[in-house]
Amino acid sequence: MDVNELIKSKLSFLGSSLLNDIVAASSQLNFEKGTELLREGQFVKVIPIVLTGLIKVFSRYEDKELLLYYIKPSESCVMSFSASLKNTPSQVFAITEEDTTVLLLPASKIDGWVKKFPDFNQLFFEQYNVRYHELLKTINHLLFDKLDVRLYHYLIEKKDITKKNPIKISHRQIANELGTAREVISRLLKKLEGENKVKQLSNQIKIL
Amino acid sequence: MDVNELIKSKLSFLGSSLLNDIVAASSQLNFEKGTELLREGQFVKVIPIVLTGLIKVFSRYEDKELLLYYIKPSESCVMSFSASLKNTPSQVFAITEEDTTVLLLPASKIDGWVKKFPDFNQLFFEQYNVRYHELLKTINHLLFDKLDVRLYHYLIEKKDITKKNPIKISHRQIANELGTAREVISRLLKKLEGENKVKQLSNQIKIL
DNA sequence: TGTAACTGGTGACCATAGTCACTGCATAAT
DNA sequence: ATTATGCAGTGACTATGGTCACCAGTTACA
Repeated sequence: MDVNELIKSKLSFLGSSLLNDIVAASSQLNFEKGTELLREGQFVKVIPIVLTGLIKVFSRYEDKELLLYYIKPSESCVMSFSASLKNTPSQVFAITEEDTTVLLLPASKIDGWVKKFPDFNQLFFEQYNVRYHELLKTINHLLFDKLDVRLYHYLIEKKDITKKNPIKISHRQIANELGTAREVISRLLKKLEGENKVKQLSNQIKIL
Repeated sequence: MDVNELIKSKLSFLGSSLLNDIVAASSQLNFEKGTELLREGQFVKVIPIVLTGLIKVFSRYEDKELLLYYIKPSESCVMSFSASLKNTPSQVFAITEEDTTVLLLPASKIDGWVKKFPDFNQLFFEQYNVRYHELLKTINHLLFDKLDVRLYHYLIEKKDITKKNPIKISHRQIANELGTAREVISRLLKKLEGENKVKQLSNQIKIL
């Protein structure tokens, strides 16, 4: 598909007049799977909107990580709003989980667009809202759930978001994204297998 | 102080033209300390801005709670944005931590004000931003810190936010706000006392 | 073909924190 | 004055999950 077509189909909710402005002023970028897009402490001067692919956003402290959420096509990254609005450094990390195409809106233009197209704000509010709720959900899981439940939810979310059922992922990576240790994941996957909730194939995990 | 004076002094950053509109359309309400303002699942049709006092926002599951953040004077509650924007129910609880005066903006007027005064948006973005970062901070504490560290940070924040140093609070309430059990807090406070970080008086805790 | 690197599995051990049962103490209610 | 209620302190126990050490199978590659 032509890039502009892609943009317009993914972002049609913005209205064609604004879309034309955006397409004219913005650039598209492709990133391979596994590209680090954002480091903690980095400053951001663009606002990205994902066109295709998937971006993973996570927190990190020393060598412990925690998956915060995914940015899916036609979504954006609120960290970049806050970072570009207030010019404060990012507090999270972002990495492409699949090959990903991103539309980059120059932060400097946003103000004008918002004034010209007040509905453009809706996009940002919605994104903040989505992320705020995801963080709330994460907090509740962290606080109220045991690891086996968190692991199970994690796997189901992974299945839903990648649309693949036998999921190809190593115990080590799961451990990283849940902020725990590999051995613990091995143990708990055995437990879930015993409860007939998942089945482990070679290097793959099937959710039942 | 006259109420309108109070509003204008607390919200001067909004500009006098918008402020006059707001004062004309909004109502003020006083709540006693300990009033429950928002239940999980409740719908919200107003956007509150705190004028004086303090509101505590927390998450709850069964009988376990977790303090999420405080809403201080001239701040607002993003849950109410999202709830009134999308008309979705609240996912958190709110309670007044002190006697509190709140300015209630009717959600129905917001759209018009935003169009008329685009800078009004800044307020909302900033609030989202503040809360987003507080949630991130909470997540990091939950995941990366042991309870004694969380407790100590909690006490320091409490001190800063209430401006009182011997803090008057029961072990039980601390336990609730940190999502743990009273006995654990008793134990850890002893530990912090041993480390000369706090001192327990009768029903009060002094941060050293 | 042999070695290195990565994968998962497991038993032992430990630290953190959640639970239970009970104590003593102060304050409030009757 | 007596009782009830709420608060804090403590020892014993448990469960969850993090750590360590080590094994074995697979894949990559040199």
